[in-house]
Order: sequence, then C-alpha cells, then structure tokens
Amino acid sequence: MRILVIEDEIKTVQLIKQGLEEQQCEVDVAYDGLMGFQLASRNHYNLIISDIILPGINGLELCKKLRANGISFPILLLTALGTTDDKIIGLDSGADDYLVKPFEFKELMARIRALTRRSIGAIQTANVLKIADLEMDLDTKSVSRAGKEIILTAKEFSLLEYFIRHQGRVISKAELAEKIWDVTFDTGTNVIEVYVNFVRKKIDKDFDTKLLHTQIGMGYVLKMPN
Amino acid sequence: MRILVIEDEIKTVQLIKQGLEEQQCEVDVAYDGLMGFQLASRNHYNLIISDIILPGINGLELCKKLRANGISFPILLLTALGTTDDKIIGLDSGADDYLVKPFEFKELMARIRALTRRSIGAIQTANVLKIADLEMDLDTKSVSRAGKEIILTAKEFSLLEYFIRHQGRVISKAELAEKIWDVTFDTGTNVIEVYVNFVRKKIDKDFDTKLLHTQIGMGYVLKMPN
DNA sequence: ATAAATCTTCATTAAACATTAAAATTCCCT
DNA sequence: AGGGAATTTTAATGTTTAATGAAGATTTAT
Repeated sequence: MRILVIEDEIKTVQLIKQGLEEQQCEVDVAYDGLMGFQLASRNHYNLIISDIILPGINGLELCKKLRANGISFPILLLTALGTTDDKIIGLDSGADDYLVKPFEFKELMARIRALTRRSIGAIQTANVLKIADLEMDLDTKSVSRAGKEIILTAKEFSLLEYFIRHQGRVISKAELAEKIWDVTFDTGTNVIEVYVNFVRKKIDKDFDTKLLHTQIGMGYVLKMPN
Repeated sequence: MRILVIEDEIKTVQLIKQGLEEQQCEVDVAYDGLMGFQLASRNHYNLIISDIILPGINGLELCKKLRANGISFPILLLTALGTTDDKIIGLDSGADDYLVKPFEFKELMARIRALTRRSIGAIQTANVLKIADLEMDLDTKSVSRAGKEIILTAKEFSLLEYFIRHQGRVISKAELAEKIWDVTFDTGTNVIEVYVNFVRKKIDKDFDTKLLHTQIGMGYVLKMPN
C-alpha cells in the first residue's frame, strides 16, 4: 500500500507517517502543493492525504488539477476548516473524503481503510503469530520455522497455537486437556505426551535452539532457552 | 442515478427522498434492514444510504452482509451515533462514508456526489475474479478454466465465488455453512462435502494442477499447489 | 538405586472426508 | 396448474488420514 501525504506541519506529518508505517504502508511526503502534484503525477499511489492550506498550490486546487490530469487515486482532505461549506467545496474539488482537524488518529485510519478497501483487500491484515523464527499463519493454517514450511495436523496446530498464544507461561497438562481436548477429568491417557512429541519432532528436531521445553511435574513452556 | 434509502424515520426519509428527486435521482426506500437487504440484493444501485438503528437487521450488520455477498455499491451510513468509535465500527463494517445526524442537507449532497462520482461516467470495469487460469465473471455468471467454459449451478457458483474471494485462506466447513447455506448450527449433513466434490469435478478433474485442496480437520483452500 | 515422570514407537481405533446413488425440492415450460 | 428436467439435499458406503492408548525405553528427582 503506497500513500502520499501532502502537509506542511511537521508534527502532523510525523504522526501520520509513523502510524501508517506501522500498518506496513509505504509513505511518501510532500511539504507543498507543487511537490505533491509532481509526486502524484509521476508515481502510483493507493491514496493521497492532503492538507488544504499549503504553501504554493493549495489542497483544493491540487485536487482539481490532479483530477483534470486524469489522476484518480482516492484523495482525503485533512484540514482545520470545518464549516459545512468548506467541506462541500473540498468534496466538490474532487476529494473523496474530508476530515476536520483536530481528528482522532483511529478515525483517520478507519477512513483510510474505507477509501483503500476497493483498491487492495484492505490494509495488510495478515493474521500471524510468532515466537523466535517460528511463524504461524492463522488464515492459511501454515507454519514455518526459519522460512522452512512445516506441515501440522489439526490437533497439532491447535496445540502449537495455544503454546504460541501463551508463550513463556508454563502450561499444565490439565490445562491442555481442558483447552485442546475438552476433557476436564483425567482419562488416564498419554495423548498429551504423544502430541507434544509430534510437535517437537516437527518444530524443534531439525533445529539447534529448542523452543518447547518440559518442566517436570509442572507442564510445558514454549520459549527461547535462556 | 439510482439510490436506495434505508431508514425508518418517515421525516428523514421524506427529506432525503425529496432532495434527491430534485436532482433527478430515482429513489427506492426500505423501512427496515431486511427489506433493504432484499432490495439491494435484487437491484443495482449507484448508492445506498442507510441508518444504523433500524428494525430487524441493523445498518452495520446490513453492511457486512452486503459486502459478504459481494455487493460493492457505495454505502453511506447516516446515524445519530457520533463518537469516534461508532464511526470506526461503521466504516469497518464496509461502509464508504459516515455522516452524523443532525446533518446539513447540502453536506449530504456533497458526500453523495463524492461517492457516486466514480461510478457515473466510469467505464464499466469488467467484474472478473481470478486465480491461476481460472476466471469467474460476476456479471455474466460464467466461469472458465484455461479458456474452456465451465457450467456451474447457482450453489456451485456461490461456493466457488467464496473460495476465489478468499483464495489462500483455509475456510472451515462451519464458515461455509454460515456464509453459503445460512445455517449456524450443525445440521449433521454432508452437503458441503458433496458440493466441494461437484465443484472439483468441474474445475479440477480435467486439469493437472489442482486448485481446491482439503486440509483435514481444518477446511478447504483454493490456491496454487506449492 | 529406585520410583515417578516423561518420551518414543507402533498397532489399533476412530474420525474425517470422498464418492455414488437416490430422494426431495425447485424451477421452468407449456 | 401440472409434468418433467435440473438442482439441491440426504443417505449409504468406501477410503484415507489422523487420533489414541498401550507398552517399553529413557530420563529425572530423591
């Protein structure tokens, strides 16, 4: 996701840039209207966020100019001018949305999501759990360690997921029995040992640093060794 | 320009309807969420304006349902709930814009212009979903693989559409039951297996690279094999 | 050294899924 | 409205895969 921010207040720029980069967006910044226009003409963006009051070309003229040149990226205007007429002028200049300063950052993010939803399947929303070099993707149900793919069965996957979600905490067998096998009573079985063994073979066996450790009499922990 | 207004307050409806009709728009009105959903499913609109607080299905659920069903008309939510979090929830439900009551009519009109600007003169972009050499045209409801036409029934089509829209993600049977068959409880049936089998026969059987894969205990994925 | 706890292997059992056919339902055409 | 084809669903059966429990090996704590 590439976003162009056109704004001359350094503080606002930093706030927006940082927040967007946390969401894995690439952010370009222009500090005046002309520079914004040139960047937008030369590159492809998924969204332009622009202030109205800018040195040189102002945000409204910028919108009109971009639209006149056939540039159709979504544009979000960001400004202190909050009367209804200001908004109307802004929207009719070719902007897609209009947010009045001061705004809450989370509202900005929501409006960005709404504007960019159509172009890409929303902002990167990958659903990944991690510990060390072990990664688990909950959407694709795939697991990898050090980039190497690991195939797990459904039970193995649930078990490992539980460990990753509670990494660093010692999990008793009773807790695993209840959470993964849905039994509260002790059935006198050794399934848990067997499954811990399965998972270890797949995630630890071929690697030097072991992640899944036994605490005799207490349970198991998933963590980096000390 | 066809617009669907979903709102149960007669006064608001009249205000909007009259204003829009003065601008030469065709306006349909639904007084509750279910009726809105049905109208939106059956007809093509350039814009949906919906209240959030509605009898039956509320506006947020309505947005989600419409989006889940692949309906992509712009949606503008119109509501008295004005906190930032309300707006975020609204926008993240799939709405394109959010206006807090009471609003000035001219702002509503400006936002409508902004939302519909794109669909008006815009050239009909073909509505095609793809994965590998498999293509699905949502307008003509036709499917082909490697250029060869494939005939699907309605259920088969919805199922495949859901898979293509979520390609790469493992979809559980529970999710399919809910999204394609509209049942939340387990009816102890095997329709899903049967339909996956139908779809496979049509899209995979005659081809070398299989696209629809089973992940035992987890669900099904549509993806290129590794 | 010994008992308890855990690990490992493997055959067995059970669950999940695939496939086919037939029944029920819907749709369509006269 | 009624009959027939197409679609959807249920049911029965076969196949594959994963989950389990038992038994012996190994490790750990005392």
